[in-house]
Amino acid sequence: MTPLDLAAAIGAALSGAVADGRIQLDPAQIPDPIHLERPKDPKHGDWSTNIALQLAKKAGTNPRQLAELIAAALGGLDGVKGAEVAGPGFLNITLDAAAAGELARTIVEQGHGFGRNEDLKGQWFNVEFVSANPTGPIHLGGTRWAAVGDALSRVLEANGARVTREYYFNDHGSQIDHFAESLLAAALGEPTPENGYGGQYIKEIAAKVLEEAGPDTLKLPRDQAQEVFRERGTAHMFQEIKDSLHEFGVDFDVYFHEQSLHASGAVTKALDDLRASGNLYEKDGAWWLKSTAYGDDKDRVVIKSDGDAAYIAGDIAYLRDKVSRGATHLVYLLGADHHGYIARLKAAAAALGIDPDSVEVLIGQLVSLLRGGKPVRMSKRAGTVVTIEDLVDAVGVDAARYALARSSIDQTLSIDLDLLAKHTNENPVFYVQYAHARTANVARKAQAAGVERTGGFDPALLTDPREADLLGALATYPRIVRQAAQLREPHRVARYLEELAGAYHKWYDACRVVPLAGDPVQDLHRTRLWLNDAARQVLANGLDLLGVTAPERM
RNA sequence: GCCCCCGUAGCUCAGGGGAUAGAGCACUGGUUUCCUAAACCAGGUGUCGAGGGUUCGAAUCCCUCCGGGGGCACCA
Repeated sequence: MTPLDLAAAIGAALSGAVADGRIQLDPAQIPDPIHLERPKDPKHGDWSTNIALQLAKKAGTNPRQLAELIAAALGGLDGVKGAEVAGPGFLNITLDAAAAGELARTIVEQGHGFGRNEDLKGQWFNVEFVSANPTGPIHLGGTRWAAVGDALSRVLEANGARVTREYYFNDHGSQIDHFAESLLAAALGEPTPENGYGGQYIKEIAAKVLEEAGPDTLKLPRDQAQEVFRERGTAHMFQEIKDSLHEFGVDFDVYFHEQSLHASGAVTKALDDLRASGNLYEKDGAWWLKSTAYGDDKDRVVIKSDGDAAYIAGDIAYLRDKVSRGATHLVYLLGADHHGYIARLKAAAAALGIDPDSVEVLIGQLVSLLRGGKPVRMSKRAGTVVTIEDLVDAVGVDAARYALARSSIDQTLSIDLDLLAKHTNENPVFYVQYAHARTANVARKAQAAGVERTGGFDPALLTDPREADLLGALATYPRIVRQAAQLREPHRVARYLEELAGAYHKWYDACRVVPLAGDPVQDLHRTRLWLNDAARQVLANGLDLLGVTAPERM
């Protein structure tokens, strides 16, 4: 009897009561599935629901009566030990140990598939994240989106969605020109130009370009030399970014170059079509998108008066490109400094005839940096930028990804470098990983002691309160996977894992899998091994959704 | 002026209308002849920023205000 079975039974009880007229209710108002939760207080049973409180008014009855009606229907069910009405109309349900323990077998048998579902089958998510300008290494903020975006992608996939992870290189426009100027200046030993980029990496890339292209490059006319540095320099920067993301365990399916949209004529075509459909107009020598017609607070320039395409022109063509490749959901992870972008992006989609609701912009708050408890201003000029490599060097990939993915993106995140560099267990990732390593160790010891899963699985033996808690935590996992996808909040997986790890550690302390020396191996030990392995499976499944390794030993 | 996010324990943060608001860290004490002590057990702290409203019930939803952060380009 899983919580889902129980929810279905409650739903059936309500439908039955509607069918034979005991309550008056539109069947569509019965939620599916019925929401069940693990009560904090064990006195309130294994599972609890407030469904009677929610539906009583609509059903023209009072909550306690409605709860009693459901309780009566559940009472006779196989696996249900008791159903009690409490307080204003809560329904508290207690399961037989055997019925609850059956879950351990289910999890072990389903393995990697446990918790996964097909809710989003047929939906194709294009998830664009990081997309940092290729003018420098990825900084702390971009690293957060790398961790969160990849976790979100994994969560969506676990719900049956098809996902394309996408990185948009803004390799067109003035920022890249400044980048090229900066490289050339560095090669010539000149100071960093105004609006340019400084820092050691500029010198390194400039040196590489010079080595490849030869010293004669510097004798070329300035604009030609700059072109060499632009082309070769951005290529190096792309590679560095891809490499550092790969080191971080994030590999994009598509690295998209803005330049390609201009080169292929896609931008021109999109703008022509918008002009033809009456969505563009000319004013002050520039061309404007009538984005106010689609909810934006002002119209946007798409072709500047100097004839160059504005940034949004690329975005417009890019939206269309994503849709043409099959995506049904266009998800963007952007930093809070881009929030003004939502309205214009949706307006652009609408003008193109793309459903604006398919454009989902997730705005994440910025990462602030502390050192020894004091705020640090990150500044490229001052050389205090913290890059993805700096973070990985300081704490390792697992701790970095976990720390960045465990908070809601609505929350500004403070990272204290000194604290993380200490390698203490202040980072909860160790708590979760240690739980997994323990399960692996228990399995090894069990095997050595002759405890095997084959034969002797008797869930009725799982009577310790710690076993009920652990089973309850395990049973929650599929709902967390759903919720994380629906709300686009992968951090819920991390928080769940911390709870599960806690339940496992407590169980481990109270319930031995391996018999004490001299004691015989009994069915209790065999059955607990199933539970141990179930916990191991769910810890591994959850860590996988976060892109964090599940170590066998620590 | 307008828009977005936040305000919960000493710190970092969870809590998508429910029962006594939680975790980790930090602090104090305890637990190992036996599956990993990166663990477990015990000890305690909250005007959930403030004030109104909706509700049987609000940290959660709505409004106002206060405080902090981030935006509001013919930059990308």
